Amino acid sequence: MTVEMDMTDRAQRRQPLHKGQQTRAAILEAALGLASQVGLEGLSIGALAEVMRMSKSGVFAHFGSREELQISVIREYHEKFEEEVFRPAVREPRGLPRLRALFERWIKRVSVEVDSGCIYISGAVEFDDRPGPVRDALAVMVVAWHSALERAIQLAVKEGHLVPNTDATQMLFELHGLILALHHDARFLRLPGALDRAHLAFEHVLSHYVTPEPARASARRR
Amino acid sequence: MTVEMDMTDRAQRRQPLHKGQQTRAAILEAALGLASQVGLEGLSIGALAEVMRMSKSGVFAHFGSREELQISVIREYHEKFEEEVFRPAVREPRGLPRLRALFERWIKRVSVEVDSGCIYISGAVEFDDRPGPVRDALAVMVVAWHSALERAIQLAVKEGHLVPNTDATQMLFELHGLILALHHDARFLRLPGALDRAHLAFEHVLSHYVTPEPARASARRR
DNA sequence: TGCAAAATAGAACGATCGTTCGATTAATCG
DNA sequence: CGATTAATCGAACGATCGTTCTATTTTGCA
Repeated sequence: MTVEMDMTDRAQRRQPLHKGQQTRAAILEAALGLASQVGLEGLSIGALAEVMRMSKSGVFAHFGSREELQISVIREYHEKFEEEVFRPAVREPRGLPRLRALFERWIKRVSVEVDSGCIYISGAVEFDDRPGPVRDALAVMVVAWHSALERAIQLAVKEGHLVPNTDATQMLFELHGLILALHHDARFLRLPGALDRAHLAFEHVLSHYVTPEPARASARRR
Repeated sequence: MTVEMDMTDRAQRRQPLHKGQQTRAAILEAALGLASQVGLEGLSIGALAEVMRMSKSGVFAHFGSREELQISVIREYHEKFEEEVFRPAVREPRGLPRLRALFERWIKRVSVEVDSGCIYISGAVEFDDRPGPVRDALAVMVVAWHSALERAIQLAVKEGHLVPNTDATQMLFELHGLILALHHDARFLRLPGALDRAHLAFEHVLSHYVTPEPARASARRR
């Protein structure tokens, strides 16, 4: 089987680049899809091996423990999330446009994507009463994403797009709630209008914080 | 919000009222607390038997299957939820006061109560990709609760407390989101300020829909 | 090409799961 | 009280779980 590994991978990991690395990546991909359906707790090595058409021990050897597998899945999801929602949105001009892009992509990711089932959301519920390394890893990723959003909000304040006394944490709380409600209505209740409701709710939240058009002209440019 | 049991229960099962009924209730109580921690999927008969200091088969006999146990737990939670948040709030005068009471109690229930861990929320995540009778039972309870809230909103419109063109479903979506965000921040991230944020967010959502004070005087009283 | 190392397979382990069954204890009622 | 029925137990089942071990195959490099 012809296998061209990409340059970046070859560069960051030192020499070895043994074949295992790429089957590990394939396993992780499958694990991500599987965890999206049955949750991180429902993810089993046996089922994963069956999907990969490998032996349990073959899969197991790549991670050393189930916990490590779960944590690897979380990290994998984080990278995908970063690449698909954060990085494209951050190319938008800072302020309101970037904030809009951020949430537009977040909304899409949570509701419509095929492989969806947000691990941040399901994981938060699964591990809210279960201390340990998995919960810790999950929490780290979630607060990293939240602080990225908070920074985007603060940037929009600095740009004069949002009122100066905006409480970024509070605004994030309200926007996050809308994502969770979307996830609930679209994925659990399967309500068809959920996506539109999320968009409308986003505008409602925004209207609490945006500076009125006349005032925005006189806002200081950084 | 319907599903009144109690009388009906005693009526449909003929006379017996044997002792089993009350240990069954005790088991259900324990199961509810256990499921609040580990989720409906994490709930196991073995663990439940250990808590009850009974044999597995002794516990099992009361339900006949794990699925039936899970469904019973859902119904039990529903009754408790109805009794602790819905019924007291519905004694408030209809309109804004009742709506406030409804959410005040909901917020408390989700964040601070000792045995908490809302089964509606965790269950929705656990079963969003898992069809079957458990998911169905859960969905029935959730939409029952949501429509009760929606009716309360519509009543507030009729009372003139909310603007006539209020989209009750949309407003519920936004209020529900705030509950979910509270659950996330308080239970998973353990953020101390989450409760205050929820209250503030509630006021923000409300401000989109309340009729301004001067206009309210001329609103028709039913 | 040949050899060392890495990757995978296969079998087995103890544990726990839901469930079944027959025996035994406890509760109900005539 | 005695008889009947309900409630509970204890053991066992097959399945699946994560994990460990030892072969065996596959790969990468000299």
